[in-house]
Amino acid sequence: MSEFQSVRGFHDLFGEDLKKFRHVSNLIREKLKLYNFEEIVIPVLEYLEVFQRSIGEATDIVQKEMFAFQDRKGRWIALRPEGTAGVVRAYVQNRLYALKPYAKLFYEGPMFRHERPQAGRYRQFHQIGAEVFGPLDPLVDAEMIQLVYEILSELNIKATIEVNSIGCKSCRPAYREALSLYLNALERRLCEVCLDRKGRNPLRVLDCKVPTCKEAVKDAPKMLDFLCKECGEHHFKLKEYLNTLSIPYRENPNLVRGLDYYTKTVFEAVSADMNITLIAGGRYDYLVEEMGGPPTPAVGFAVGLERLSMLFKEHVREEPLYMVVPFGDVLDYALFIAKVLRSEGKRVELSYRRGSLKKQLELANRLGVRYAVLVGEEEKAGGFYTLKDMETGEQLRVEFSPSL
RNA sequence: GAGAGCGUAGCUCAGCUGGCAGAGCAGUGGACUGUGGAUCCACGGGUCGCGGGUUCGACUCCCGUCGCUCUCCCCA
Repeated sequence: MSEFQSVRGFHDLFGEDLKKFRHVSNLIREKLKLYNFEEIVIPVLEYLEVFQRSIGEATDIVQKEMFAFQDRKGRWIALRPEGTAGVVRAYVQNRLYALKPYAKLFYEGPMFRHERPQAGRYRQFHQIGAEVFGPLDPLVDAEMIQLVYEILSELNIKATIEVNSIGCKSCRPAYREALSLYLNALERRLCEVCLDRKGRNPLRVLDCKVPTCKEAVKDAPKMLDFLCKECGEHHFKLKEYLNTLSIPYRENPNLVRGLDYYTKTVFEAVSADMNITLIAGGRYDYLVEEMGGPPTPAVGFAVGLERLSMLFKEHVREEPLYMVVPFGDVLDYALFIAKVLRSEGKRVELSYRRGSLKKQLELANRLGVRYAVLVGEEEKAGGFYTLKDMETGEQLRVEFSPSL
């Protein structure tokens, strides 16, 4: 073991893993551009209040998972545990609502949560997130879910999309009340954590994984039965749109998110192979206003890049690699050939090893070279190079104009 | 926050009820200075995670510690 080690939960990303990561990231970014999202780059650090206000003081993320510390003037700063809070802060601070009738933004970058690392979970991990500010139309919710669906299909990752509505300011209180009553009645059957959650945020009891809780909650009142007219219609139309788009989804009345800002639509894409959420999001119609902006409904989602990369099993194809193999006193000519090939847009490695052609071809093989460009005395004298296809073994004499 | 497993060569791992530290792959060199991918030969490489204890003797047993992995919780 080396003397110095990266911080627990913080990993180096390179090689094949990185190739996959970039592939996944690029695919999502391209997809977002097709839907006309514009990128926003926001800081990794925010004042702690930004997260406390938006994510919610009582949430696990804020209570125990943040990397927070004081700066030299004693102000509390935190590494962002998610992206929405910062985007909303930026949206309000820069008055982006004044630029266009609505805004579609996406971000990408590292997030930090002080959790116990495990498969697909790191203390520094990466998300791409998308947010739409302005429209209240369920069409937008549907499009967000469509995006999620297309991302997963194109990466060939099997997942179930779950959808629910958790209501709004006018209908959720009544439901909360009803749920509390119900939970109080069966207190003894709940796990310890849920007994605690029951008072603070009874909705979270619904997605507790403890079997007895699951059982206890089976006949609990459903939010869907309490939705006000507006929320009910919103939810109904969303499902209609999803059907129109032929997007398979599962309605999960117990789907609740761990962040406080959600309203109406919430959704999650859960891996079919592992018990982890890959992409999650929902509507948050009050958050912009709570952060000091004008009343602005919004929807968003976030993609866990490591999680998707981990489940992405296909081989990432690369540009074929050329290696210029000089042998004999021809280094000047080899440099020249490499320059020519690169000017043609090819990915070129100039062999850094001297020695027999045999040795060099061995090296080329080890480096995964697709085409060896053989350059010897003959080639130099004749003004050509010999192109060897390392897969088929075929060789080709290539002349080129000496105009360069 | 709760629980389990694992730390031996660059990598994957073997090493029994304590007794000289091992293999495969990778690396380097070589009959071969114009032809590679599983031909052959040789070579290098180790604080057995770290600290303590038991013992004549510890990679092996015990305690502690650090790290990694995994499960639950939570979450992307």
